[in-house]
Amino acid sequence: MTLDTLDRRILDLYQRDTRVPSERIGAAVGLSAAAVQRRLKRLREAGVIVAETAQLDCRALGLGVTAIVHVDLIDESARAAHAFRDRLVARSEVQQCYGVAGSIDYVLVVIVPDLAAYDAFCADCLLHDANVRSFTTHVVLDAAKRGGGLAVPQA
Amino acid sequence: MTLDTLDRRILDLYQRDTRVPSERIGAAVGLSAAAVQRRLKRLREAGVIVAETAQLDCRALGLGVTAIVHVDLIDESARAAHAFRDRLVARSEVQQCYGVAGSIDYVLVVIVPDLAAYDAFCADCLLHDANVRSFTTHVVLDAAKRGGGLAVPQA
DNA sequence: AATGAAATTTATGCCGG
DNA sequence: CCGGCATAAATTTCATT
Repeated sequence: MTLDTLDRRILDLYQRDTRVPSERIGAAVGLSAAAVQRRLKRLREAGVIVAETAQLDCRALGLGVTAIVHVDLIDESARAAHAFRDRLVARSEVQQCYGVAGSIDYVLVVIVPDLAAYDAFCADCLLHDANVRSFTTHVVLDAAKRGGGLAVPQA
Repeated sequence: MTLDTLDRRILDLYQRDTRVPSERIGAAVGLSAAAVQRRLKRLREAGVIVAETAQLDCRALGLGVTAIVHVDLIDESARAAHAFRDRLVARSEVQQCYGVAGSIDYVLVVIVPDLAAYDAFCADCLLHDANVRSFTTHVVLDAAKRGGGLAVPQA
């Protein structure tokens, strides 16, 4: 799918706040509300818009601990790595999961109520896994930016 | 602010897809559509719902490179760390920024069109900064989960 | 504090250009 | 592919319990 400049400008506005009316977006980009909606629909169907979600305040929900976890695997073959990944992605505590190049194999963002829950998560998913060589935990002290929008290239 | 079981169940549904009608949420939790909306409004005003955003497909936008960057600072004092953090958070390439405990000081998720843009970002924000002792880049090969919802505790 | 209905706003579908 | 209008749906407000 090809995105024109209008699509990009719409996305740039829309991604930050999905509640802004199409009419306002249209006014900003020089299009009618109907045209904006047509494009948003197309962008959803094409998978450019992956999801429309709400970002919640972890603290208010009693999710007091965020940890960034580095995992080093023993067997890094595709089969073994995918098995590991699929198990982690299925866990609700794992908010993000990235397979990376370099000295480590996976980076996770884990969000849990407290350290006891984090401990339980590690026991379940990491300590218990024969393919995990080692892992390192970095407890987040200051979540300065949790899910900023993307820098939509206007080119 | 205090969240009851109904609030938590509403949030659990709503955070994954903000486009599901309040009537359907109400049917799921045993409330009228109006009651669901009143609660959502309260949750927004209280800051429990931080933002309502769209998740976009990086590839489709031409954002082909995601990197996880570890930064080690020289001066970790609050003043110096905040200065560093504030500068980074203001950059649109920095999608996430966490101050962490442990052997490193900050973890960033940086999303850019290509490696040239990543190089430019590093030059601007990291190499150029006298307070950055060192940094390590982990290029993401497989973004298995980019922004999963939270595991809303139903307690 | 929730419900139901009315009023407003927002989104969707269709048609002519 | 756009704009405008008609229709439908969703959200907000208000009165009531």
